[in-house]
Amino acid sequence: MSSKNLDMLGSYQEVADKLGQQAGHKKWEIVKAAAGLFIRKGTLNTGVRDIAEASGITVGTLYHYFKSKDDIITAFLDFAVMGTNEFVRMTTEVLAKLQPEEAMKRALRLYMEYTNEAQSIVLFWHQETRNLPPDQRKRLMENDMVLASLFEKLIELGRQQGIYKIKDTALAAHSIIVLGDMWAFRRWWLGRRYTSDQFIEKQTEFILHGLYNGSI
Amino acid sequence: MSSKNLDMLGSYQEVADKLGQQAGHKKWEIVKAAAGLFIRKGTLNTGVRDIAEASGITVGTLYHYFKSKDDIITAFLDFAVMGTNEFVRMTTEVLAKLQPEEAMKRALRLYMEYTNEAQSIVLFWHQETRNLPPDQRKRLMENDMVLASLFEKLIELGRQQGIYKIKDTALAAHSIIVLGDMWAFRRWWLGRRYTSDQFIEKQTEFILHGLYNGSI
Amino acid sequence: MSSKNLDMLGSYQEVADKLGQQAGHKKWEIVKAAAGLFIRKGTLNTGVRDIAEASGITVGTLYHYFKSKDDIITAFLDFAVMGTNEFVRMTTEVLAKLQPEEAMKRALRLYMEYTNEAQSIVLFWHQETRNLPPDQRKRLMENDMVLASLFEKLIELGRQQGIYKIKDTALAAHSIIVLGDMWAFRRWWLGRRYTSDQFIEKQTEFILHGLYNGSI
Amino acid sequence: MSSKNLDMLGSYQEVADKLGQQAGHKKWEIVKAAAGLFIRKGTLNTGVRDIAEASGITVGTLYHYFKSKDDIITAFLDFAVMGTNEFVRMTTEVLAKLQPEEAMKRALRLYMEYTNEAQSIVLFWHQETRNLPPDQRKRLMENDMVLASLFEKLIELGRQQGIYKIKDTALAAHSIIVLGDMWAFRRWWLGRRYTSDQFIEKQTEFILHGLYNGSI
DNA sequence: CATGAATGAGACTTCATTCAT
DNA sequence: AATGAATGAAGTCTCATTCAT
Repeated sequence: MSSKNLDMLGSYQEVADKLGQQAGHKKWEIVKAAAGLFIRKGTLNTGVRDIAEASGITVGTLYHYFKSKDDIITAFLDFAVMGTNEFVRMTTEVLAKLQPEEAMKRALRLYMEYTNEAQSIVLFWHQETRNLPPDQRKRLMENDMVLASLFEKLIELGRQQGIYKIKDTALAAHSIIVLGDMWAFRRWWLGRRYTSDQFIEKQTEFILHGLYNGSI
Repeated sequence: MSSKNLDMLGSYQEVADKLGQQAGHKKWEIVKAAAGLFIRKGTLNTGVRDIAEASGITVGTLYHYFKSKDDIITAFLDFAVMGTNEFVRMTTEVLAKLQPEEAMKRALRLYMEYTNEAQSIVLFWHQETRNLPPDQRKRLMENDMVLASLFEKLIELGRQQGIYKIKDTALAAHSIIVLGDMWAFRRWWLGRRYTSDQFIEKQTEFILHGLYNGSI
Repeated sequence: MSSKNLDMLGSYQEVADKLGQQAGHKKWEIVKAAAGLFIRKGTLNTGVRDIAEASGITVGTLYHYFKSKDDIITAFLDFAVMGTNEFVRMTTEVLAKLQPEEAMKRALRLYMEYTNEAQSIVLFWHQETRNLPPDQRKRLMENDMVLASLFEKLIELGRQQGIYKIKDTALAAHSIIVLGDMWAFRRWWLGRRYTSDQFIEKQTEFILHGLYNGSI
Repeated sequence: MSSKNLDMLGSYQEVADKLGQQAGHKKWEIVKAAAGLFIRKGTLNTGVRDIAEASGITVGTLYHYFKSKDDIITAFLDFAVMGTNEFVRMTTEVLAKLQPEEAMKRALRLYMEYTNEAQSIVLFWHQETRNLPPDQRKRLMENDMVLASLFEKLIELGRQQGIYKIKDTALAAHSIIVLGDMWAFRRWWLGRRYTSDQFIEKQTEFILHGLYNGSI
């Protein structure tokens, strides 16, 4: 499970380098190790000692790269935010040329695939928000709003062309996100019954029908 | 907000007595106080000292009633589970006499009202599961399955009468739960835009249309 | 050496009770132990573990009584300040009935005796000021000004009666304090050559002659 | 303020070379940087990292020049001691040709000017002694005795010529030093009210009158 | 029943020092 | 010479739990 998350994070390697010049790689290693622990045990149950051990260094060294535990969490969140922004950017680009209906199907698939990869972030979002300092929490909320507005625009587009009857596009957008996210936070049940593809297909249909006819 | 949660818990007073003979009431007071803190700050950030203070007693006394902090959490979960069971029992009873479509509408409203009241439990479920020992975690999962099967049965009923086309009733049931729960865990956004009633109405419609037509 | 300091502190026992009702005594024990260490090794070189050990308790218990190391230092300073205030109050009272010259002699003796007893505080003042947070530092400075104004008033009195020619009474007052304090901070040399009484007598004479004739 | 101290140290450049052949200069730079920090924050609050940074090098390099933090402190003390010795040598030379009274006035002025420049050392002496290992502490004490004996000789001279009545020349010498040093360690109050010159003039008069008449 | 003092393991963090490059 | 990554001991503080009163 956690390996997947880390792979996903790994794909933003280029972005990782922004953490620092040469130090980037090592900081990255640490964040990856920390991410794995954060997801498995939560930030509160993960000690800096655990992170150091998982990174193959000692606590002293850890503090050579990060000046506090919060700093590590922040770095982890940086990737969450970067990841989402990247996802939105890429998705927007892809969808530009498609018809509304096709675009929505495509977006749903992309988002669920993203959710599949970025489970760690989704779970973090659902489970750790409360334990974060307010400014970090705000970052995550804003991050979520960026996602929501992506879907809202797509719905709005379809509605203008008379494809969807749904009126409250904002709420629908949020519902869509939640229905995608559940792949991450209900994995304990879904994972035993569906492949990722199956889930995507079924969920897409459920959502589309909700959109087609919802008249409120 | 949290007072509502506690009121909800309060309605299961009769069940509280099972905790002990005379001690029941006091234990109950403590659990109520603890619940409020758990929801606001999480179990990890809530100290036994906080709980004692919120209960108007001292740590020493607290340990007369509960033999550990985990014990308090367990007691809290007892109520979560009892609450859900009670909800399912009552709902089942109410729905018995209704037509499938009406029953579903009713069930959705009841569930969302329950979610509204029992936010604490929903949030706990979404956020704290990971911090619990495996056996406790399992209890919560089972609890969730009980809810899911309630909805699954309702869907199945409608499908047999040709009302719903949706095929995967289990997944649909889980989706419904998630769409209800989001009232609790996305309150930060929903709370500013919708009343509880508005949310219920809109969400019901979205769900029903998903069910009507979903053909997978 | 340090036993003397603590005895001196001990004489303000009654004041110690203000620290708390029943807890007062224990807090007092801890502050006494801490004071001994602070004087011998400085606040920075004194660990909370050292204080706990010297108090015959464990660190956990220490933090039951004080919420931080700074808190202990503050409590210690409380006594410094109380001690000085008490000294000023008592001295003022005693001097009220005396002629200026006699009053000054008396005040000098009292102050040096006080310095003798309260070495710990004098040393603390001279050596640790820099390591204290600004507000604490300010308290000590104000404390020192209280002492200075005591002497300044006495000088002023004598000057009005034509006994002293010295003009800058404020500077003279500060010089007097320093000449008394040196008994504490140059003890390493003075202690080997003078008894407390000898020092007081000699220093009094030196000071008085400075006052009689200083015309600037 | 601290720049002055360092300038003062800087004037003993020739002495610095004794530290090492080629390395002398660099070591000197480091000690100067360290001195500034020691004075401002104390030795305990100054990290080797701070020293390195203030010297424009890195920790690793620092340890090429000094084998420990204590080593740097020792080097700093070397300058304190050298400075005092230099001061005593120069002063003795200057005074040789003057009459006792004039010599004393001159010595007082020179000492206070020196104190003004070498605040760092004075403060160090008053505040950090305790944190030093015994042998270093002893060096500083001896240093102080050298100063004291300078003044003692001057007093003795005046006494022999019947100018001063004071009997305890040693104590008087120490008092003089303290009255000069207070310019450094009570700067927080004196600095706001007097210029260096004003202080020197007033203090000289106060001291002289103490010497003229003190009969003990 | 109730108290709150006492405990000690463990959390986060700092820092002087070493060493491979 | 110079670097800075690495170390680990030690420091301050928290907290669930126990126990004598």
